[in-house]
Amino acid sequence: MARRGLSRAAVVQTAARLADRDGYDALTLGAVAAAVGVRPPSLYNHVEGLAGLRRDLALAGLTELGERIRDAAVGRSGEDALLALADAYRAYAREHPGVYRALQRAASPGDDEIAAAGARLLEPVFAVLAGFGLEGDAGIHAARALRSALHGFVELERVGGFGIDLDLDESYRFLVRAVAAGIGA
Amino acid sequence: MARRGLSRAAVVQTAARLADRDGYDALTLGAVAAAVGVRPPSLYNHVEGLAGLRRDLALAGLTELGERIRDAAVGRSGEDALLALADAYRAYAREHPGVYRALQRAASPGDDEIAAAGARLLEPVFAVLAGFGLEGDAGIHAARALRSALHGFVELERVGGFGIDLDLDESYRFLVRAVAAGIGA
DNA sequence: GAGGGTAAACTACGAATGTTAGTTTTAATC
DNA sequence: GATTAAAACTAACATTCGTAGTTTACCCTC
Repeated sequence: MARRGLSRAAVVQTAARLADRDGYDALTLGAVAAAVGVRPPSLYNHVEGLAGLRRDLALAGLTELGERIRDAAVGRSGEDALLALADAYRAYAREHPGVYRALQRAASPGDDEIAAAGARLLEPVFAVLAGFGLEGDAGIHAARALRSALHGFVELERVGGFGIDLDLDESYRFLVRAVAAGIGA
Repeated sequence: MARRGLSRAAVVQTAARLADRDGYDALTLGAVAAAVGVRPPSLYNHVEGLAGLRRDLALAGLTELGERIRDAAVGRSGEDALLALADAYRAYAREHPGVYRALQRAASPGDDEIAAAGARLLEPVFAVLAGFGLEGDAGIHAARALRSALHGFVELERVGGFGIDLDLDESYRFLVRAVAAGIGA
């Protein structure tokens, strides 16, 4: 009955907290509604159903991850920049496993906001790679390689895919250094 | 009423077909039951609910992917073996997107069958890396790096994460060559 | 060949979730 | 103070997973 002063941002923020805490798969409208003190149908006044909430979560995550990466890369270059960028990427995924999973969804064709956030995220990456002399198609191939490596590691770490008991920080550094050396050659 | 002569293998095979065709998220007991000509509760005679079906699907996928990788690596070494192994990995993921996603689930602690299938899959990988002089901890770091790179690329390709229109086969070869060069250095 | 046991199917039901429809209440505006 | 729009509500429905209890078909033994 009473207006709760709810907003889309508040709903998405709560959803992010729940997804990070309980897992992306456990993100339900019922759980979000209970967390913000409202009945599930009321959420439809702010987000477009569960699908819309997931999309909004992806956008928020893409934006924040992009800011983190930009901050990490600023003022650095070469392997130094690559390592800082990679650390920022992995740190975000570890802090926000639920949101990280949300932002991995395919960009719906025609969703300009998502596309723009993705493009902004790539800017500092291309800038760092240009420092390696990689531009044009080579820059794109290199960006794809770097993104694949970082995403693959982070994803496998997230699902517990690394069974053997050997320091993961070292493995990550090994991976990033190998990619840095490989794309330079 | 009448016995359909159903078996676990038949149920899992049908589930694999549906998951590859309609997506892993669309895999429901109702859909599988309809495909094999049975009511949903009857599936419980063969698999342990949806969770059990997913686990069985993961095991089947792990086993088949392991065989593909072993076949690809046999008789090769060095970068040649690495490229063949990588191609087999990506080919399987493209042919069986639903099963590939199923086998990505975290290995439940105590599930020896899953653990064994995972270990078998790693054997040829370690063998190839040993050819690079990478053994012990270095071999593990390298295996993690390789797996991260392949999984990351394949996963991003699967969800349509590569937006730019530039040949993906070339990007994949670039990635594998970069990792091969990087872990050798 | 008859009878019993087991496997495998069924119907019926309940719980969780997402969603829509229609209603009511609050708050802002004229 | 009356009107209107936003935002909440209740009620209801569809889908899906899962369980309980029942029935039927096949196989093995006697």
